[in-house]
Amino acid sequence: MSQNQILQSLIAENLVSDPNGARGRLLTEAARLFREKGYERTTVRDLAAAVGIQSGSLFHHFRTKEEILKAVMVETIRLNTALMQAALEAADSIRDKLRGLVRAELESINGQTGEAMAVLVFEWRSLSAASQAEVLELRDIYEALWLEVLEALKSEGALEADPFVVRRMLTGALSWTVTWYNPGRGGLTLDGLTDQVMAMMALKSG
Amino acid sequence: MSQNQILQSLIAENLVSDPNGARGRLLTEAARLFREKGYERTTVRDLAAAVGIQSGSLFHHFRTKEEILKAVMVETIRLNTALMQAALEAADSIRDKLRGLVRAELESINGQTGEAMAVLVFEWRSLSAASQAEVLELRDIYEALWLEVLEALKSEGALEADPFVVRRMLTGALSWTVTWYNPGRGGLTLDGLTDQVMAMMALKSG
Amino acid sequence: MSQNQILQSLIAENLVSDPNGARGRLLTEAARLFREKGYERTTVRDLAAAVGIQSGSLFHHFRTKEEILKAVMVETIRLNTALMQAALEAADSIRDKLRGLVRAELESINGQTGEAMAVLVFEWRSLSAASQAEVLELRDIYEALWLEVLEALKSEGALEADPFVVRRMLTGALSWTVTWYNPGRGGLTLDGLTDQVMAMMALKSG
Amino acid sequence: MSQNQILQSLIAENLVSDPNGARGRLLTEAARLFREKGYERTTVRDLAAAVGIQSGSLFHHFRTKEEILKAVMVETIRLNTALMQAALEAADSIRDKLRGLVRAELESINGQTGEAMAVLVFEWRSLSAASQAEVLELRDIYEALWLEVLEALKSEGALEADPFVVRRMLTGALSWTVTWYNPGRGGLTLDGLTDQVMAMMALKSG
DNA sequence: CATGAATGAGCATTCATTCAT
DNA sequence: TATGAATGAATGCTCATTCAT
Repeated sequence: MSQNQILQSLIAENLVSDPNGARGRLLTEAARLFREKGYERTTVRDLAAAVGIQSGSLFHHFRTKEEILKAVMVETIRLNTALMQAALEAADSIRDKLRGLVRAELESINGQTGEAMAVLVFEWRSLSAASQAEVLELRDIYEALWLEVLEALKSEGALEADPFVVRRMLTGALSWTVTWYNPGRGGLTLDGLTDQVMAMMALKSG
Repeated sequence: MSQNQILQSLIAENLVSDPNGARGRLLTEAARLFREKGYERTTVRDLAAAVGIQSGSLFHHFRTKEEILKAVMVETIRLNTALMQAALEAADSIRDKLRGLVRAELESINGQTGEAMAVLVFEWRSLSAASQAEVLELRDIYEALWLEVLEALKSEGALEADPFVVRRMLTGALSWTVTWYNPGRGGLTLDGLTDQVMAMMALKSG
Repeated sequence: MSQNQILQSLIAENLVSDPNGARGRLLTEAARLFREKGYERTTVRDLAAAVGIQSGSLFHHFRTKEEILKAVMVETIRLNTALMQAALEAADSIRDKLRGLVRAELESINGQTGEAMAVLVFEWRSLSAASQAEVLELRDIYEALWLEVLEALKSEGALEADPFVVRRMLTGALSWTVTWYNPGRGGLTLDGLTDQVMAMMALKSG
Repeated sequence: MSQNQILQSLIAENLVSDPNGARGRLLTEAARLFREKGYERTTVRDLAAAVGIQSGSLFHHFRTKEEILKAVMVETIRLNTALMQAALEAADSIRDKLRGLVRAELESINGQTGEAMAVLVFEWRSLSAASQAEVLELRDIYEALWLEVLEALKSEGALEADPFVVRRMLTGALSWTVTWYNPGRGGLTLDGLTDQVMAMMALKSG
């Protein structure tokens, strides 16, 4: 299944919003603004203006501003979990599965959903405790995919460090690329960056 | 020189505030609150209450709330730069120098200055452009220490990946420990965590 | 055209606010309060209370408190310029034109717009430099009406002193009436006061 | 008696402060600042800085900020009353007495005490009701000098208008010179300006 | 007398949210 | 659904005044 097919099926199941619909466009703009200015510094007027409506009208789509933040996070995790699962299915060896996960996470961070992923990291504290719990449940599914692969790798003897620790190191390292990696400029492609990560871990896919 | 001696000499040079003085105590509490609630959600009334003064009195020490954020960042970088330089001087081999830097950064992130380090990462956008420029100058000095060591390591053939990319990966990975590593609980000590990082890079100090 | 017709046409052209509308009522109350207590001592809460809304709601009509001050001044000058032009058109001789101007200015100072005129004089320094420049442009039009008449009077030989100086003396003398003249009490009507001014200048209209 | 002799005798009687003493210098600076920025916009820190002390130290000289405003006004009226009396004594004819008063008031407004005189007019509302009453008593003495002369002039037939009204017109006209008259620039001297005022009233001193 | 840190009430302004139209 | 005026609590900041040193 292509990335687009995955997106379409999630839309069909009503798990993520159609990016062309009113709700989807708002979430896209919200991710952009939350990342650019931060959740607190983004006003509902900013959000409304970004999609060409009045601020009062926002509240027909979302009950509160925080609900918008939660929706950005939830839909992003849902989409990326599905993309990761597809990446795993497409790979044969364990090393290739790890490479697939790294590649998919780098793409989620630096591609279309990059802004939403950055929001997930940097605006976490702006989410109420109740919403955090909801989002964490979804995150657990996502994280389980990583741990399975890393544990298999350790069993194979290809990984020396603790899988749990490695995953957390990778989370930090990969998230951080958003602050410096620019897919447009410079010679480094996403595949090249993936190679660097594997090399750093002495895990060249060969 | 011990860590405490380094701190004392920075205080003497007026480069960081005495943690026992009024200003220093405010910065400590500010770092804690900014990390806990975020800069925007922390009010000047919160800050004042945390050190037992009235909100108006804050403005005898700092002209604006943002100046407090800047001071938290500036003093933290100054202190950690000095600690890194000491760690480098204490190490002999290049591998040990890298280990020293990793160890020092993990300590800065998970020890006394941990809250301030987290603020440096997570509240960066709340700093005005002018203040960002000032802080970036100090960051450059700090980062240069890392790049020198990583480049030396690459010359030695002990490092395959690009030093610049590796430093950025490490920045993300080490910063992220603040979200999951707990020096008190669990069996993992800071030295153990340092070992894990070195192992992940296939760089055991031996 | 009656005074009321002039006002109506300015409202229609959107040059002054309808005194019965929300904005107009606020400006009327603002003029009263600014004159009574001064601009600085008048809080936005005072202004809001005077028209029966909450202080936050003020900022739907005006972006800043200063914008209210500017609007009071601008609308007053616009109205009085129009009234002066009408007074000039209604008079035949040059002496009668001067009498018309004096009468109109006394009326603007001691009548309906009296409070706003006093604000124009006494709160001038509270206006930002940028707003002052805007208001001064309008004032120039207004002042040109006076100078034309005074210069014509000098050409006729009916005025000995310098028109420019005379206008400034009159500005001060007439503005000052607001501090002592009370149209209700005492026998002095506005026409009587106008006579006194003309008499003082040895310019009886006969 | 020269102007300076009058000042010296007032200082000796403790009715005005020595301009070279600490209190006198503060009042001079206060008059300047109050006129420049307005009473409300002038902070006690501004006042203290202007005379090179700390803001807390001001309160050893004056109990409140308002007391400074009152002192500026009171001392100015005292001085100018004395100067007016001297001007009256020096003149022979009633016309010359009026000329003396006009000349003296123009000098008070545009000379050394100009700033304080402007404060008297433009900051009146910032004075508490209690202080206003005190200052008004002094003003009455001052105003009585004018009314005597104007009434004598009317008895002589040299003045047609009501003395009370004329005095008020003159108050406004002369006060207003502070906004436009510049003794340094332009050809108009204070004597020339006095002539203009007398001419405007058809009261040339001859 | 002078200092300067501290006070605490007050200020203009912001902003998520509501609701009559 | 959409509007936009209104709300009202909250915010960062100011400033005259106090007082221990």
